[in-house]
Amino acid sequence: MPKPADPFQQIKRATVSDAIVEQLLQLISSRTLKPGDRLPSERDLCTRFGVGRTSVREALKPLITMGILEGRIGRGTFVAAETGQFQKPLEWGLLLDLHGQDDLVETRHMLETNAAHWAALRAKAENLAAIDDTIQGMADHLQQPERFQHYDATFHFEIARATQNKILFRLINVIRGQIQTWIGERLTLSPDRAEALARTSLAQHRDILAAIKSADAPAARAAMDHHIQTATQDLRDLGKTHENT
Amino acid sequence: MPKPADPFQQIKRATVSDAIVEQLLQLISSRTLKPGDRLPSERDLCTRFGVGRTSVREALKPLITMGILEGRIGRGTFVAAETGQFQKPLEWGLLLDLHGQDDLVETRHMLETNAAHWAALRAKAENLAAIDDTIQGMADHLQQPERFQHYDATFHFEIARATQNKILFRLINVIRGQIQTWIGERLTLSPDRAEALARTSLAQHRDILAAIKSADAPAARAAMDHHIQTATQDLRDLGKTHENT
DNA sequence: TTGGCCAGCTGGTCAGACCAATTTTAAGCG
DNA sequence: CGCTTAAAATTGGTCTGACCAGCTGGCCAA
Repeated sequence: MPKPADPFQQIKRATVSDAIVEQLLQLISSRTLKPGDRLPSERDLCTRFGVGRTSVREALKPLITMGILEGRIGRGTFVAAETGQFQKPLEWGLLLDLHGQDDLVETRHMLETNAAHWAALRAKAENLAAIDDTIQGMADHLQQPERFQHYDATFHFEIARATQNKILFRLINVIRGQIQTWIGERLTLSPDRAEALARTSLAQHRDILAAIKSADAPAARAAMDHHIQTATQDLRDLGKTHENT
Repeated sequence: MPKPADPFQQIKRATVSDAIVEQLLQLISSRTLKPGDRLPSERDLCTRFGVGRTSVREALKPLITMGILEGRIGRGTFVAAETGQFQKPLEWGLLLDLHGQDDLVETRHMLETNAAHWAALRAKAENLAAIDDTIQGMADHLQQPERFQHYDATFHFEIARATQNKILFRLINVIRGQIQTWIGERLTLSPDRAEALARTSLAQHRDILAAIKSADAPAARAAMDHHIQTATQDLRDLGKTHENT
């Protein structure tokens, strides 16, 4: 890292497309463009910015790739919903330095236990209600792995939200998005054992929620720790069982 | 989240540029293209892929934006070094939901304390040597804030690397990159107190390294916790002092 | 009313041209 | 021959105009 603090500023060779990106980001961050809104057509933007369509498209492309915008042929370009943003960057990062799931699982464990901690300290009534709903959903679909898995994911999603820390929320979402595929694969390998695992999982989720409701941060952290440890182990065992068949 | 597990698969509309992106990523992850390598010119890629230049450029653009590739006029497109990748996505994420530094500082605290924990358990000799160097650098430049800050950053950088967890390493880097600007601002506000802060900081860094060297994970975590807590508080105080002037 | 057709939007792709940096080559001079 | 310097070639960045592929909405006929 030979970067001995040189006093020379980096020359900013203003690229047209980058300038457009900057403007668009500012419009979105200032809520002038809200999620779901439709942008002017590319050809309109050309005249408004006074640039060629190439530049407009090269500005939109990265935003689309990262999930901030969404292009739909025949309809227009839209500001994407906040959920599931920035999946691609992380996805690519994982692909580039491939050491897969171990680092991922470990990082997830770290993020989620801390999330439980802060959720216990900061969860608002609406957060608790949302988490309650997901638990109800899990209880109602113990025998439908796909649905159960969906409510399971939402449970952790809502806990992350309850931390009121948007950065942590975003990190947890991208990490979990990556890990989700793996979870699905393992569960469908042994559908017969899915319900038993679901029951265990549900009980642990209830423990976590109880700790959060009583604002007991260490208990919440411990409950989440226990949950993720056993869940991860169970999923790994499922894989091994299947391999030996 | 009304997504009741419908059996209908999402239609995957293959975009030409996305297909190119996939190929390029695979080439990079398989080390066929190593950092520093030069890609064929855009016009070459057109003929090789059998597509128009527009598609090639729209494939390259997101990769360039994320810092995976680097385009230099008149020279070509190169695979970027791994350091400092994926800065833009996080940068934009922060800009989009702007709730500034509190979430950032909190998340950094969480990531770095855990990094200290794992570094204590997993640091190799080369990691320890690298960290030693940064401490030496700090000691040699107590009165040169910019240089000191550089070695300070590298210290945390090397600790993150010592965790052997690439995901955590990446997360810490992007978060710290964001927080760096703020640190610089605060320090230059009161240059007279910078050296005193530097001495305190250096002592704490030595404590952290000692704990890591003795493989005492809890101690390393505690030392890092103490360091970040006081450092953050000091920087905040600097800001307040300046405001009251 | 209903179904299908068609014109007109949109984003996605292509081709060719020009501009601005940079490198490479070649000319010119000592 | 060696050095400087100017021209040519190469490359990424931008513009233009065109065409394709989905979507929308209205018109018309059954």
